[in-house]
Amino acid sequence: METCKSSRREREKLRQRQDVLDVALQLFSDKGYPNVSMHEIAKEAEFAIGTLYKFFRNKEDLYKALIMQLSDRFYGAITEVIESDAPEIEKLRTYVRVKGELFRNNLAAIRLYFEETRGARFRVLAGTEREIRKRHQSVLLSLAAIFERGMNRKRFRRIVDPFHLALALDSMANAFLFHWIEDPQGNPYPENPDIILNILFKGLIGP
Amino acid sequence: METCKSSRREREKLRQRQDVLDVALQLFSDKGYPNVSMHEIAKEAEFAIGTLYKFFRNKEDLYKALIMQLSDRFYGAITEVIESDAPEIEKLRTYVRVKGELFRNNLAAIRLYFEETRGARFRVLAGTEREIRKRHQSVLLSLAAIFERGMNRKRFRRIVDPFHLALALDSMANAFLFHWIEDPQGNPYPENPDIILNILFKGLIGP
Amino acid sequence: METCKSSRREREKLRQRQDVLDVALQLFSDKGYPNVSMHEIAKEAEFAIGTLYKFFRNKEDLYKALIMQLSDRFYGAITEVIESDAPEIEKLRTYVRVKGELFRNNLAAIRLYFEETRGARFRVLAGTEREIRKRHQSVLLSLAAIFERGMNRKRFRRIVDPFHLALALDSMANAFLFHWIEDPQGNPYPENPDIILNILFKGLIGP
Amino acid sequence: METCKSSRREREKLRQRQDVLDVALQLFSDKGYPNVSMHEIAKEAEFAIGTLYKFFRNKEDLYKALIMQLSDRFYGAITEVIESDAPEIEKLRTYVRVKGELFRNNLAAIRLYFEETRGARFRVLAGTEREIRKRHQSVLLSLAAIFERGMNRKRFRRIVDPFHLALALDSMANAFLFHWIEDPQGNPYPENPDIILNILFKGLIGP
DNA sequence: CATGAATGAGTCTTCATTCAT
DNA sequence: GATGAATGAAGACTCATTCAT
Repeated sequence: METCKSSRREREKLRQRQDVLDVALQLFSDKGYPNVSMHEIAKEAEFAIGTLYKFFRNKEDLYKALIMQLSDRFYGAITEVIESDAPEIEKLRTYVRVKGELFRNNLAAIRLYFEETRGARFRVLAGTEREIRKRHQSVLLSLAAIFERGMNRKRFRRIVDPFHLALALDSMANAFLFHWIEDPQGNPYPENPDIILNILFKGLIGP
Repeated sequence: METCKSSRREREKLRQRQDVLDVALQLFSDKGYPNVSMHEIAKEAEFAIGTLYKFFRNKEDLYKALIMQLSDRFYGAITEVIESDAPEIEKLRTYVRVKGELFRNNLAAIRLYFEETRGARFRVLAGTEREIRKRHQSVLLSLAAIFERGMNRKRFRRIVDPFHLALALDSMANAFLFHWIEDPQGNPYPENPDIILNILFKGLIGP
Repeated sequence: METCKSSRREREKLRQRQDVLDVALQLFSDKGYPNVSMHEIAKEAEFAIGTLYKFFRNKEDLYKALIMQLSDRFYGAITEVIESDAPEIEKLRTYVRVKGELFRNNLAAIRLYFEETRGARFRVLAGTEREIRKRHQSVLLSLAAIFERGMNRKRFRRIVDPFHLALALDSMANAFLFHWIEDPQGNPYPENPDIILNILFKGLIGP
Repeated sequence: METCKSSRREREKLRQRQDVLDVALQLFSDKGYPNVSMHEIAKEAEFAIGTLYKFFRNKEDLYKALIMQLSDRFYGAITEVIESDAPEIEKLRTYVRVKGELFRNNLAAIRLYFEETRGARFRVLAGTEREIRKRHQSVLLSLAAIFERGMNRKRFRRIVDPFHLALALDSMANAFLFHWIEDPQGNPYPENPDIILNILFKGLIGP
């Protein structure tokens, strides 16, 4: 009974913490980290300001927790794809498709996440930033390994450095997705991952 | 004489304004927009705080002016390349090379610029943002036109939508350059633009 | 049986209340009243925060109770000495000795007590302060009476107003003790009460 | 002219700073350091809150500056007396009289000062506290030297350790003055310094 | 009856902006 | 026209206290 009670409490607390994170995600994504006050988050999440500080030591902490949670989610989904034992081409196709789905289903999160990843959020993310870069690097290396294996198995022509291919694939996927966000009609990416892969797979010049 | 005097005044004033912008660029890039105070800019630029407000209506205004000036510089250089009448392949190669040079020679500006362009500095840039996106879109369209013409002239195989190729080229250039910033040894891009073009030009699969 | 049970409860409750006071004394003395939170006291005393508010209406109340308890203890010990029927000189000597022992054995309490008595802890002690001053005054009057009686019995020369002597003795004892706290080597007071009495008893000038 | 202007500015600023210190002294003395907000000081001194932070880096800084200023004033006046070349007895008499005048003319300051000196103001005064104790110790040593010299010159009987006499004199003066503050009628000290000296000078027992 | 999660008033502090000199 | 002292709104965070469980 004790356990049950404490467990319910625990679950309840986690749920509330998540509520705060959800609200914070939306606000940070809409208005930017410095333009959102703790009071605003508290009000929107329907908690007293003091309660926020039960969940997170300070504003920065809340932000870091949010970013790391998003990173966990994205990195987890991507890693799952990459580590499957599908054939190389299939893996790449799935990678692009899953990435597209992540974008479509987590728009606010994506905006915030890339603001953090690309545009240096200064002083806010010491520590977290390193971890995120490490994960991104690890994804790139995994992609490079896929290309490498594909080359070894004569599935791909060994034309370019595999790591460069990884970098190219990743950046193209991002760019197509950002473009799709701005102009969903003009860019059918998330529906059709092959658009991106075609660019990589078929050479432009001859034969 | 009046004109001459006022003109000298005018020039003087513009020079001072530019001094402020230069200082602001460095500070914003180093510490991030919200972490730089108007006092800090004034002190670093050796102006009285009040004088800053003669040049710019407020902090946001100064920021927008800075971003637009950077955009002018980059957009100008890129446009020049694109609108030359060199052969298509040469144009693309020059585009990639010039972009690389812009990165190498304007690191602070680039960091700030991309923080703004990608990681949306929210609410800060209403208005300016639209103009910048328009310019970016225009560059993409020009690139697409180059691909299109190249296809018409049978220089390129008509495999992918030209606009998608433009998007791909642009994003790959950015990604390689960012990667080069983080790890200058591991990525020879700005020295050798062909790395990027190769990915696009030679197909991976196929004879 | 009811009485017995309720009495046990009562005793238990008093013991717990005392536990809280003991913890509070240590914390207040170590860190100062405003730097100790009710949560800290509760945690240290191993009670729920709500339970504290069963014992004391609020933080100020707890503080007042603590100060009054210390006052009771000190005042009680001092009064006992003063009201004994020893000879005057012996009484004064015992007074000084007992005061020294109180200091030595209740350092934390003494620090807190004097912070309150001398350096007025403003607004915190309305009401309590009056009572404490009354007690202090009463001790001074008793000491004065001892001097007075000593004079009547020709044990002391009637040179100075007895109340002034009381004031002098009390303040000297305090000063020597505070000095001893700061520099236990340089001041042998608590070991040797006569140091203080000598100053009072033997004149510097003459006969 | 430049110099004149800047000097006037300088003087003006110092006067304003002093205004703030005066207001702060009164408020801190009346209500205690933690019970006075920066807003309250600002309002009372008729400055905007931001202006306070031009004069003092933070609340603690303002407090330290205040305490040190008081210390300077008191310590200066006392030192002047002690270092004069009057006869020993005269010096001691002047010391007691000047101390009395300081109390009478600086009641608020005295309350605050002793709150700081005696009742440990925790964490607020790191650094400043050491300096103040040093000064107090130096005064005691000077007084002890006066007693010592008086003994050498056979003005005083060598009955007690001179430093102990210094401690005694200082503490008695404080005690009489505090008593006078509480009950100005019952204690004529500041009018008649000899009351205190008599206790020290004429032995109670003897001749 | 004990508990401790939740509350929110109140604190210190920063900094964009103004305006008298 | 330049200056920089003065302003005060707004934000992060603490902690005494309450009350539903």
